[in-house]
Amino acid sequence: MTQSLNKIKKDFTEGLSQISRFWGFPKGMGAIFAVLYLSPAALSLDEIAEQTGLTKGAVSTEVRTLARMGLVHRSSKLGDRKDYYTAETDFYAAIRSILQERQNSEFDRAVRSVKETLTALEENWVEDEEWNFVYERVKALQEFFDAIDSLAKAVIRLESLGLSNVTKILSVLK
Amino acid sequence: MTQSLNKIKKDFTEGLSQISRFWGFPKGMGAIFAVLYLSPAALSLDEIAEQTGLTKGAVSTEVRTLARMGLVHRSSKLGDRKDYYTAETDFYAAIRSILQERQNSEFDRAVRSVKETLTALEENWVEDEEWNFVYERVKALQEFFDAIDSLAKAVIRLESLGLSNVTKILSVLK
DNA sequence: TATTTCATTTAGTAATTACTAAACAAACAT
DNA sequence: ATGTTTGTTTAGTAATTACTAAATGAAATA
Repeated sequence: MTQSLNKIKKDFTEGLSQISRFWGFPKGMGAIFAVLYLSPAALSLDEIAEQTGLTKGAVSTEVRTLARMGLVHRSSKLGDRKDYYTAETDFYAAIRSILQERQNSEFDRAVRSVKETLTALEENWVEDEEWNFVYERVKALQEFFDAIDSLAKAVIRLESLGLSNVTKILSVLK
Repeated sequence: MTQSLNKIKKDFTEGLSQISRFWGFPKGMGAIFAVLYLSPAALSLDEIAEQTGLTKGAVSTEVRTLARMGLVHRSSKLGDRKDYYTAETDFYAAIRSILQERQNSEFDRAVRSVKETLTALEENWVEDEEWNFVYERVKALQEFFDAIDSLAKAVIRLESLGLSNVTKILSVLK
């Protein structure tokens, strides 16, 4: 069975779309990244729109959030007022970038609310079995989030979470 | 400012709901977990429904997927035909469980499709600059997924991703 | 200044996802 | 059996999210 390169590219794009959806991102986002990732040349908004089947408007907004995540980069050629986009190929860099993005996100706000619960509890202390129970539980959760947080921060600090680092981690976890 | 324990619990539940949403889960799921997590006693479906404001039907289905993820546990008291649910308090165990769940998930299917793209490319080899380019890129992505995968598998194998392991990892990444 | 060429925003629609209410099924008690 | 008490499924609705088409804005050129 022989397939054209275009068909293969399309399947690949499909696959990335699903992965994108799985992580809670719009599937269009995965498609955009896939198209850029497989393109040797930087692409303009319209080219991306054409190749993904999305509207220019949709591509405009989604490519922006991709850029914020560090998964694509915007560039411009002189004497040409279109913007051009390329895919980040260093995925480890992308992960760091995403983690960083999440620092100031809705997620962090929510995590902070757990800490607030904790102080609210302390300010309303009562000698009470239920109080104790709730306090211990909330505290445990907060500590867990802290552990996650320091892990994330450590990853952010790495210049490269290259294969070498991954294998290092694996050996520790052995 | 003094607040009742109930108000505090409610705020906490709210917070977990948002975290749940952030990770792409229904917010009701976070609420259910929160209620169970703060309850000293195991709760029945109806009790959960009442405390979260959801319907019994909704709780029934969501609590089931929570159980599949290992975040809650179902138990039953003899002489009582209700089911009772408790929250998993070992979050590291829960993480492992979730990772395991994901192994056979939609995500894995999608990741496999990347591998398939690769073999499709190999079966359709042409001496061609574009072919080469696409091949290299897809291969790089596939290797990245493999790295992630082995990390996940390593975590699954751990009996406990306790603080000690986390600090170990942190020291390696230093 | 008017025109062209692009990107962004907006207002509305389509598609998806979370949820409800009610029917159903299973297990038990009488 | 018959009625109760529970959990599950289903069919439909509400809410959310992804997207489109068209208007707007901005920057450059003529």
